Amino acid sequence: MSDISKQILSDHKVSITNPRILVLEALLDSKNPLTVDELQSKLSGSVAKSTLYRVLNDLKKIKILHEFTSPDNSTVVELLLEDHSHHHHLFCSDCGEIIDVEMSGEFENLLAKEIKKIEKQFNFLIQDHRVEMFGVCTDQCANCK
Amino acid sequence: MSDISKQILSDHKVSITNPRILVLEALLDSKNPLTVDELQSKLSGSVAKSTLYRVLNDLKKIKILHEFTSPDNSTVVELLLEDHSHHHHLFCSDCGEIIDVEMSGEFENLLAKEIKKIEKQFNFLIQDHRVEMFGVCTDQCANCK
DNA sequence: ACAATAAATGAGAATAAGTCTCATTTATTA
DNA sequence: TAATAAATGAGACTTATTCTCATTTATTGT
Repeated sequence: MSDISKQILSDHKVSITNPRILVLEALLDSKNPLTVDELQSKLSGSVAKSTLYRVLNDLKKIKILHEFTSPDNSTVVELLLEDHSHHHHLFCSDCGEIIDVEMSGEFENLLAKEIKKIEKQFNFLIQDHRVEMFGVCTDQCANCK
Repeated sequence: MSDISKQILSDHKVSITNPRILVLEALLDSKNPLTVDELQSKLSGSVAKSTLYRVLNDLKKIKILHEFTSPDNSTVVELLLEDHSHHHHLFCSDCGEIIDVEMSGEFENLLAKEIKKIEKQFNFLIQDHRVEMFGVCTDQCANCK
């Protein structure tokens, strides 16, 4: 009960198991998104490979995990919790770091308008969007080790 | 000489070979981005798998091919020619279609400003960006077969 | 708290996208 | 047109992800 991970699982009506708790803890422990490799390292063998992928799929099903692909084709995952608001991503091609970025309300509003136009133009219902930015962090970058 | 594909290759100083011509023709033939699978089908065995991937890498090296990953994790490629201006992508989760979308100048300007702020905030040099939109096309969608 | 039942797990086999190797073919150039 | 370097095809190899199945664990109703 004391545990956030357990709470998350019970909130979403999925059974509370050790692998799920361990994966959630590893994800909760990291401020920024993680590649599956990084996640596997953090878990250091405590969860079988097949189980790790199954748990990630479980978390996707209950809509609290977002999965995407980095520019170097690694699979990246990040938890989407209530307190984690709408954001976008910044990728460093030097150190591989992936950083969560919030854009201004002004920007999101204009994008929303733009999306309405596009919906009409292409007869689409647009449900989600994503802005990705690519570059390199400078020497002083706080995110580089 | 009559061929656009040959012209593209010679413009970029890479040798003119049959597989390269065939791959370029298949890409030129399609208005929207193609998955590697779709591309392979279009080529219907005329180019070996290993050669196809090599040619795609060649085209990436001379910066006329853009590669990205669709929401269902397929690898998608599209030619980036001079007449093909800066654009973004719209993904249909029903039919899998990927559509090129141009956003307004107003939007791109605001995004550029936003990006300058982010560069300062994170000590980054941002070289590129991408907007992806996800949704479903309606019955009348001209892009659905 | 406990037994019955359903669900989840681990280990490793299977699959598939992409890369690599190497002998042969093709393009370039002088 | 011959010599040389580059590109190709075929299939072996690698590696991320999924699948299978026997075993373990969580849930639930009593």
